Amino acid sequence: MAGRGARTLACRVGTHADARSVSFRAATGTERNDPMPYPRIRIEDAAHHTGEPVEIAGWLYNLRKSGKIVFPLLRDGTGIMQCVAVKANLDEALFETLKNLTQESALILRGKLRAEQRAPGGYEMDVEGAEIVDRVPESDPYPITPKEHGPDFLMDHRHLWLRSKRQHSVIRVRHEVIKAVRDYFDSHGFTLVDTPIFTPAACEGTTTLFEVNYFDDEKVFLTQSGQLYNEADAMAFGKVYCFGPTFRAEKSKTRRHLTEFWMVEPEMAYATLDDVKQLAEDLIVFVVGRVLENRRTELQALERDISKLETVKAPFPRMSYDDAVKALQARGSEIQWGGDFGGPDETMITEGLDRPLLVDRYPTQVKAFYFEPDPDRPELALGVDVIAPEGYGELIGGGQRIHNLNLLLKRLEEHKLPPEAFNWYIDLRKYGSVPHAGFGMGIERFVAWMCGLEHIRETIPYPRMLYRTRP
RNA sequence: UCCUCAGUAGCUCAACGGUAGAGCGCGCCGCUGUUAACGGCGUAAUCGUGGUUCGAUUCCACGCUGGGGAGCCA
Repeated sequence: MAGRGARTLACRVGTHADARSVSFRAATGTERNDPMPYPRIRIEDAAHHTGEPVEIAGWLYNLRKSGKIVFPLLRDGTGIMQCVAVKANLDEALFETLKNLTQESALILRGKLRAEQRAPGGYEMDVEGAEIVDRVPESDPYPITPKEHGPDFLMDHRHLWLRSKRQHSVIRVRHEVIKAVRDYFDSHGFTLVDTPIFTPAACEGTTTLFEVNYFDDEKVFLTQSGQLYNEADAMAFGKVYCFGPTFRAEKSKTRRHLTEFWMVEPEMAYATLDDVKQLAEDLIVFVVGRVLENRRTELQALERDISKLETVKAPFPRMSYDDAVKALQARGSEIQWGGDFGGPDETMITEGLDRPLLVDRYPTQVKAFYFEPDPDRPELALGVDVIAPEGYGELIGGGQRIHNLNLLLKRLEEHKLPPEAFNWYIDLRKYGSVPHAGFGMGIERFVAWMCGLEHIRETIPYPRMLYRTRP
């Protein structure tokens, strides 16, 4: 066990030059005294090392062979490198070892890099040496073959599926989206103030919550939104955001739902609905731009139609709820004024659009208790939804919050919410209350839209859904 | 919770109520430029419980497991 752990560690630290000889010994189990003729590189940096002898540590993605020449495809987490091993140039034992490698075996290959048009990534390594770190046995081969598999099988093997090119690309896009979101807020005067995951009561009353035993007698719930805390934090810091996991115990069973997902929620003091609309548009344009700038390779691997993202520029079209209902009815929807949009409605309303749509001023009855009413038409809430094009649905939901004490108390009563549970929230309306606004953006839906995925389950490393909590 | 579709080899799929097939994987062999390489040979299977029938992978009922959708939402 100790030896195995050491090996793993050695591979991880192997990119540091000083750790080279240590990692080499650890990886091979043999002593070597020669200096380091093959510095280790990452495949994504191959272009900077053409003509140089290098070493790549990774896993066997696939192996093609033809008699006295074999093509191991080596995967290192940053890309895939086609390598070439020619029998005449290698000692026989090594050639035989390479020829009989099994899929996903861990190995280190050494040789010279060369630009090569025939190779998938544009570069190729002429193999001069190899170290097998861990060979997968034929008796228990790697289950995910380069052919087709069904969703159930793949989800059962999610821990291995992440190694495949497609999943790898999706997760890297996810990383880019998250980083871009954080960069945006960090550079626009927002302070990160995270909100609790264990919460004493429902934030919004209606939605189903996951209940957790909290020591002996107390029940707590997993958060479904950080918003109420965000409002307190905005009064302390001006502009804040929280970013964390969110839990919904709804038995939703669609391609747009997870029971555990990640949400970013900004909140601003001294802000109105218009400020939030502006912020939402700015944020989306920025994040899409970052993905296009830094993750083009991944989008191409996913066969995403990039032109559909390149049109995402300000300004976004805007529409009132009133007009949206009329437009939907004109297109044949069953929707009545006063109802919320269904999935098909969201798709229909954005049809023909090349960027997201902002719909604002919804009927109060379909929105949560904390929405500020429109001063001109009190039956409307100052809320806004941002709906993605191409049928990806609601990306953002938010709006302006009630800042008047008496109105808030009235709404709590109307929604049959116990005021004592909201004492701290009510305090915010007593001590320097100001107009404030914010929204929540679902990261997975955003990533699904970026990647052009059918189902949201591929956008999170380990999805939690109605019928799936493993692996 | 409701509607709908599907469960056959390790994987992806075939098979009129009448002898369960193929591709991939895996094993052996061949091949010095392969691109989910290719060619040859071999390996391995009907979700569960009842029912209809001379005979059920096929038809029926229930159960289990999953896919898609509705409601709700991000």
